Amino acid sequence: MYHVHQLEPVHVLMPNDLTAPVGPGRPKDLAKRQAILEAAKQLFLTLGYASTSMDAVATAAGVSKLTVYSHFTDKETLFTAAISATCTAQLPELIFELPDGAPLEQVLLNIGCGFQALISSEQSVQLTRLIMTLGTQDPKLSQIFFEAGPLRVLREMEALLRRVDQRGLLRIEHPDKAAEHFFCLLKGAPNYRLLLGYAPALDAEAAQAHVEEVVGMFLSAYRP
Amino acid sequence: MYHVHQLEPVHVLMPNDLTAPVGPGRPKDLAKRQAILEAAKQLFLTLGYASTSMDAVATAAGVSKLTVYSHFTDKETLFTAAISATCTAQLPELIFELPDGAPLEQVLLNIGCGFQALISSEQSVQLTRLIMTLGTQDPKLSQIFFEAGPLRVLREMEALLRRVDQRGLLRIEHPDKAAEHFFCLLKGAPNYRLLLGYAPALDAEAAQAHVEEVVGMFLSAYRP
DNA sequence: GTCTATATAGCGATAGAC
DNA sequence: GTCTATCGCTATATAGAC
Repeated sequence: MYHVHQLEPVHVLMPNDLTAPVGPGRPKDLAKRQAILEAAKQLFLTLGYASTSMDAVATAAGVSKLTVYSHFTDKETLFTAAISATCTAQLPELIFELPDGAPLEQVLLNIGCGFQALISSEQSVQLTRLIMTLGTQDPKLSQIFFEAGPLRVLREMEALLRRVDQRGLLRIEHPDKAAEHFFCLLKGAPNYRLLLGYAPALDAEAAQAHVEEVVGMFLSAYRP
Repeated sequence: MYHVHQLEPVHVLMPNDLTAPVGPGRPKDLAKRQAILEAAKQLFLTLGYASTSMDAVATAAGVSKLTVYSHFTDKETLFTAAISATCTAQLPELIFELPDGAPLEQVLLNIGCGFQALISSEQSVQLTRLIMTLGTQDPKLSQIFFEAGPLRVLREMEALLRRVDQRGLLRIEHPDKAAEHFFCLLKGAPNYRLLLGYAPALDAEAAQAHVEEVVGMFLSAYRP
């Protein structure tokens, strides 16, 4: 069990989000702020940090460069805001419910397929790559990303596996570790190759087979 | 000893390696070439492609910038040479033997510990991050990296697991998939967090526990 | 607050001397 | 072959008009 909850991660970033028309004078144009943020999200994700110029962001957003600087102090601030917004928007809509009648295998297959689709998406891949390269330079980014995405999924799965254990469906001693194993297997070699750029994403058929195989192995390993 | 002979990826890169004092006129200074390559390897790995300037490489290598250009045509060529050299130097010294008397669990633990140490090394992490960011722009890099490192390890493990199955120690229907699962579990959440920059590498004790847990789960899943 | 035009700096690549 | 000095380009950030 690990926590990296130091330093109130959320409050630090709020001023750069869409919620704050603060400060003296006329309130700024929120629509333009939104447009800038959208453009920044797309460009940073596709081109990376260094290759994305403030000019390009301004042009894509349909505003002038100075307007960008007016809303966001500098390039780094804009980048952090864009990444943060992308992370919080990455709401994984996975179902972690365990109905009384539903067979466990089917529940795991559903979760597996949804997760597989999520991590195979272009946006997810790009975001992961970006965090991996820049997380070292700015640990706050890693924290924001991990706690907004992977950590929440892990926690929900952990809770589900605990219920599974309590009902005696499987024998799971450490639900946190088991949850990690499950998603780790789902990512697996295909996702590794995808992130590396060595192979494209699995097609629908292969993805389905992969999920079934992983669920099978997971059940084998934790069968009572 | 391994080879990466598909699509002659090697010959393309040889002129940039240390082996070629070719061409007319006085042979170039190989010591300087080596120094440049060493400096490039270190700087590219730590700073990334964009943030590493040719000036910095020249300074670090103790030569002038034009000497760098003399040995390597341009920045991209130098980068490819540096990454390629790093990949081939990443010799994983893992033992994939299966002595008659040795208990299977011990063999897997040995492989697991070696692999765990390899992927936790600073150089390995940096190299992986770099390939993930630039592999999309230059698929050759991904190919060089993957076939020089991960693929070779996978193949050896696959062969070992096939022997394990033949001896009846485990029931492994698809050794290739099983090998992927094994290393995937070994990497696991800790390595994912390490790559993201969210958490430091496991200490010796935790790493050992992690490997033992993974080996245990692997044996549970494939026990006949 | 927003725009056009510009100052300033850093980097990749090259010309010419030794 | 190697070095010093420089060109050309791009991008961040800012000054002044509306």
